[in-house]
Amino acid sequence: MEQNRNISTTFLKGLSVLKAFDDSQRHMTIADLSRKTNLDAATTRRLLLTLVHIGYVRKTGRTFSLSPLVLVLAGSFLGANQFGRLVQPVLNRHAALIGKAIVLAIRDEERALIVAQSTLDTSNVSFGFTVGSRLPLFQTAIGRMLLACENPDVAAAILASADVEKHTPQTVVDPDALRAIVRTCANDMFSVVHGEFEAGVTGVAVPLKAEGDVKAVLGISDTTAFFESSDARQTMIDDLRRCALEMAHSNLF
Amino acid sequence: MEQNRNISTTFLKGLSVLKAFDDSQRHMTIADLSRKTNLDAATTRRLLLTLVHIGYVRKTGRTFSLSPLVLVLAGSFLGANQFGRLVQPVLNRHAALIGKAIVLAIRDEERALIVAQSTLDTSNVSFGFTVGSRLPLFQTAIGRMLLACENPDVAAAILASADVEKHTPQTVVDPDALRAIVRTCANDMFSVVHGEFEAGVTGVAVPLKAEGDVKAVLGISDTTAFFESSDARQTMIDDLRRCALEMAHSNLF
DNA sequence: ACATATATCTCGTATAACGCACAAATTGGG
DNA sequence: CCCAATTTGTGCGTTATACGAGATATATGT
Repeated sequence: MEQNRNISTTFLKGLSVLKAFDDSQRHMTIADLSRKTNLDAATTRRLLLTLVHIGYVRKTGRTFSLSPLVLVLAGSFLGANQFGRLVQPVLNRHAALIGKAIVLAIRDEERALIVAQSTLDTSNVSFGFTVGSRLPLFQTAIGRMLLACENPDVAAAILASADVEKHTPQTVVDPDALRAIVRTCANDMFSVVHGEFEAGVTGVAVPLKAEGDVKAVLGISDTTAFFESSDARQTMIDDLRRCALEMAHSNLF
Repeated sequence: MEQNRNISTTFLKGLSVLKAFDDSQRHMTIADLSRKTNLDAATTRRLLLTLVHIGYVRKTGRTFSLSPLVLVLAGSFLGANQFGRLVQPVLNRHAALIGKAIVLAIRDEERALIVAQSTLDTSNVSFGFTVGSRLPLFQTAIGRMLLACENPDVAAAILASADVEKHTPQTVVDPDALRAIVRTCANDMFSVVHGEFEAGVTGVAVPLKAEGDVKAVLGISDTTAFFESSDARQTMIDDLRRCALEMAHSNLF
């Protein structure tokens, strides 16, 4: 086993256990996690107990679940970057201007992860997507925009490995067609998807000009009816782009 | 070194490196982190490179900083628990009722970490504290309430080890006095602090009935003038308690 | 009740993490 | 510009530690 001496395999395994917790199941047994991480049960157990020991994971009976304490890891990032001061207000202000909830998402493996969201009582409460939601990459506007932001080869690899689920009758499942769509998104620098994830719901997304390696996008959704006129669509895209531009100055991403 | 065979020291060290990033410095060198974690520079370097390898940390030149990707760890928790559906709306609704921004905080070592916040355009934007902010435990209402929620011995240990900073002329620094105050908070099940962290600002906090081991509190702040009348104060406390009660049903904490 | 799956524990072994020590590189002050 | 001081990278021998197999105990389910 040729192994890079500069990388700690045990640490990697531990983090993979921590990341194995996701929305699919809140409570998992050692056996569950062992399967999910492809680690020996004994190893999984040791790493889990370690996580319990520092409080990131809690053990209730024979199942393990994430403790709210994991939020401190994110808190370090949010606090250090003054997320609440640099990102949230911008999101809120632009959301107020266009009267729609705006979400900020990054890619986590094969999902789009919403990491921030404008919160205004004015906007009729969004479409059930909130911070922490993991949306599919292929059937949503933000997902496709995220794909379009990646290196073509990376995007291709993801597209090749992932299984495309047919959420609605309109869902595009043909890999070639999807590839073409993503290419178009990359060219247009925006993405519009009509009811391929939830029927009757349209999403719009634009990329965030990123300095770093982590790509991020902004998105909104509303009924497909709302986006019918290409004028409305263009207005939304322009607004999102202004928001993105403003946010880029804080270059956190 | 007698070591628990069920706990992975390497994993612990790795996590301590990840947690060593906080708001004090965004960018840190190997030497910085090595000092902060009391680990050998070589070890620190290996663990850092591991973190870079999976993208949680980015290396720019000779300094390391957190990547937005760490948000996925929190995302797992938020998503799995439907935080956005169960917590945020409750927070927002009650904030609208009382016309003040409400924050939700947990304890992270010797700080109070704000993990959620109501966001309403109506409430004049809070006092600069946002999600990710780490406030001191001893000089803030939420901090003292968090201390009061802990086992007395835990609280005592924290109080003994921490250095109490005199932020304002009114800051209580005497350990005995602080101990007494925390005891009172524990009895009253609420905490009010007048201008001990920022002059002229008063904070109010109540505990969240927690099933689990992680304690959480709700808090609001406004000018000291606003809380002058004990009527106003009591109203706020009652409102916060209702919010806490409602939130307890989701028993995430 | 049995059969299957899961969890826990012990322990010998291999190896991966460790930290020293040296070299190379970078920094900062005069 | 140079020199001292600090920091970073690398090699390597040592040892502690993570590992997984196997045995036991516990739980689950039919």
